[in-house]
Amino acid sequence: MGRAPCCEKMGLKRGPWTPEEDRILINYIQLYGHGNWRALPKQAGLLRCGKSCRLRWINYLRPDIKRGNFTREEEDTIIKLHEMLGNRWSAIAARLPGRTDNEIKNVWHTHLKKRLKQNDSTHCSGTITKQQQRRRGTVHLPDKFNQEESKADPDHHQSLNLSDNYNTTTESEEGTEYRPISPQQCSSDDTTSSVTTSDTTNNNMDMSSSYMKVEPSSNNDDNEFPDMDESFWSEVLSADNSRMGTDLPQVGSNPQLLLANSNLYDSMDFWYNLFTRAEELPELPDI
DNA sequence: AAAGCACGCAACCGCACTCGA
DNA sequence: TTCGAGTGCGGTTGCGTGCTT
Repeated sequence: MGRAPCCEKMGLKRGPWTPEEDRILINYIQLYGHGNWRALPKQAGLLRCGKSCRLRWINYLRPDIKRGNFTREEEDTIIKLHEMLGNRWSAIAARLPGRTDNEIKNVWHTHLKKRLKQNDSTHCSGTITKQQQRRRGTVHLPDKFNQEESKADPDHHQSLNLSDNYNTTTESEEGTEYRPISPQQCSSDDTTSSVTTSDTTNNNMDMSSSYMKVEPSSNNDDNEFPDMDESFWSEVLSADNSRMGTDLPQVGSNPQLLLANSNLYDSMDFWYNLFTRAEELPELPDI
C-alpha cells in the first residue's frame, strides 16, 4: 500500500479553497465526473492533491449538501446513532441525508458531547447560549476572501458565481444572504430565512450561478420539496432517463448538455419538476 | 481599546481497506 | 499470493471570529 506523496512536497497548494478553485472543481466534475481523484486535479488544472479535491467535493461542494443548523431532531438522531454505532461518523452520516461525516463529527465534538454532559449532570434543557447560536448559524468565509473580493468586485456573487459557499452580505444589500442552490435548500430547516421559489426569472435568483439570494424573512414552505440522500446524482440521471422517448433532450448523460444547461439545473423549478413531476419536465432550451 | 481566550469549522494527516494486475 | 494505486474514514490541527476581561 503506497502512500500518496505529501501535497507540500509535490509543490501543491494547501489550506482554504478559493472560490475560483471551487468553480474549477465543480465545472470539471460536472463535465467529467470524479472517476479518479488522483488524476483529477492535474486534468482540471488545480494545484491541489486529489485527496484535497475529494474532501472539498464531498464535504462542501456536492449539490446535495444540506447547510445550516442541525435541527433538534437531527441532533437527537446523531446521539441515538452514536450510542448504537460509536464514532462511525460515515455510518451516522448515511442516515442523515445531506449531512457529511465531517460535519457530524464536528457537531458531536462541539455541541452534542457537551449537551450530553449537561444532561447527565443537571438534566437541564440543553439550551444554547447566544454565542453558540450565533456560531452555529452560518459557515463563515475567511475574511481574506470575503473582504478582498467584495471590495474588488461588488457584483462578485454574480460574476464569479462561487464567492459563496459561504453566507455573505454585500454593502449594497445589507441583510441579504447568498447561499448555494441545491434541492436541499428547499427543505432547509433554517427557519430564520427562506428561499424564494416562485419564479426562475425572479430577481432573487441568479440564473447564471449556483448561488442565490436568500431573503431574511419571507414565507417558507418546508414541505414543498423532498429531501435528497446520497443517491442524489444517480436519481438525477434516472429521472433524466425518463426523458427518453420524448422530444426532451437528455442532459445528465451528456456532459456538454449538462454544462450548457447548467443554468436550468440551477433553477428551483427544474429540481422541483425533476423529483416530483418527471412527466412534466420543462423543455430544455436549445444550445 | 486591546489582549487573551474559547469556540466552531474546514482542512489535513495517516492508517485501513478494496480491488485489480 | 503479493503488491501498489486509489479511496474511505476517524482523529487532529490551524485559523478566523467574537466574547470576556
